[in-house]
Amino acid sequence: MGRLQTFDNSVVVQAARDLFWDKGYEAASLADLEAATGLGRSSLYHAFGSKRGLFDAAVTDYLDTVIRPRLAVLHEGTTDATALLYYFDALIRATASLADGSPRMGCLLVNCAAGLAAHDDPARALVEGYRVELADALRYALASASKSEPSAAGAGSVGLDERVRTLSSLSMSAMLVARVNRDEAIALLKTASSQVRIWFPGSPG
Amino acid sequence: MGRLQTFDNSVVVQAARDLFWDKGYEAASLADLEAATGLGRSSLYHAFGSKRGLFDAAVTDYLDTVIRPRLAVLHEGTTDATALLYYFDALIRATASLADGSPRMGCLLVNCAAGLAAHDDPARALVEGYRVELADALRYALASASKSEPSAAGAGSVGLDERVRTLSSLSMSAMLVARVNRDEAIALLKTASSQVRIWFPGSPG
DNA sequence: TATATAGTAAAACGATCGTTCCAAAACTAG
DNA sequence: CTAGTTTTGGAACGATCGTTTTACTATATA
Repeated sequence: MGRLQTFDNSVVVQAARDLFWDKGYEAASLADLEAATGLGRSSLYHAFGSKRGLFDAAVTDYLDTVIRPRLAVLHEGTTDATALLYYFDALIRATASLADGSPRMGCLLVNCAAGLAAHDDPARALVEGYRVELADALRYALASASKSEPSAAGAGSVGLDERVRTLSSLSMSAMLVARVNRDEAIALLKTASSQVRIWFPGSPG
Repeated sequence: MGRLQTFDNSVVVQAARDLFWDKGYEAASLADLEAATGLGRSSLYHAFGSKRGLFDAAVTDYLDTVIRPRLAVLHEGTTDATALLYYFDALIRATASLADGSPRMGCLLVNCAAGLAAHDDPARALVEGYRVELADALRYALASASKSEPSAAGAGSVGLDERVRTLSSLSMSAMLVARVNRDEAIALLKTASSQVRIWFPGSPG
């Protein structure tokens, strides 16, 4: 063994993650990454192999520390719409409380969908995986809430898959719009919330 | 007077537009633009001043030849939901009929929202303008359809603004998802269509 | 303490970026 | 046909890109 690393990997990855989140993969230069992490490129390349390697680590961290904790509440086994309402409320509060020029506006992977994923297959798979994970979590929570309110599935009303798509859509477009008009992003999330309350009128709040 | 331009400006702009549409502003290089338009960079700079100038011309063309013709059907004064259904059907057919690697997948401005618009104020204004134009057109068509079906505005149902946001959201996220999963993008648009039919059960089709 | 090993700093690399410049070619107007 | 003006081809510019190399420092092991 020789000299030991003087920095904490996860701290560096999170600094890089916020930079990618803010500027996107291509626009975040090595010089930017050096400044954001406080490391020289020697250290970055030694630890992560390439810019793409660092980006992959950043995305993994993003999923583990940002996305999945959010989606976890949808899997808590409530039999009403509480979980759904809680999910959108958390998203609203997160969006509303962010400083105006915060790097953490919107969603790292939504930004990827329009950028990298256009011509990079691994990135496309990443984004599609995220989309499926979001849809599955919403579907689970919607199905759970429907059990206690079977009337909601009656004729003339919208089906489960379409509810999933409506809420997925509102979530994703809110993340997209957040970079351009924060108030409208919040309004989109509130629309999701009130749609849930209309589908499940017996729900609290 | 001296030598005359040998190329048609609008043909060149549309070639550039498709390239920007496909790869985004930053990833489309001058070399790419030369190849796509068939012009040397002298001619491009002489005619458009800069890469950004060419991009602005491309966006203007995009709005005039792609977006506004689509939105126009929403302003045709029907008193039922026909216009809305026609709008989403056209979007579905356009998305479904595109070749697999077509450069015209998704929406040029939706891609901008996640890329350029993050830190470029003029681009942000462009994207926000597009969003407002889409929302206004949907609002007009929804209000028109509601006149012949006032029951749709009854208590316990979703309000006009929330309907606008739901349909805007499905449109935008379909354009976003189109670059990653075309079938799901179509499913999102079909969800919009069937949501319209549920809100306005008296509509044809 | 000597040695092997691993981390760090800084410079340099070739490639590519958007832009500019210059001169030759092409055409209109007189 | 000439003079004058504009377009075009192509080389060159400086800046910046991600990556690699080189040399040096620090430290765990023996």
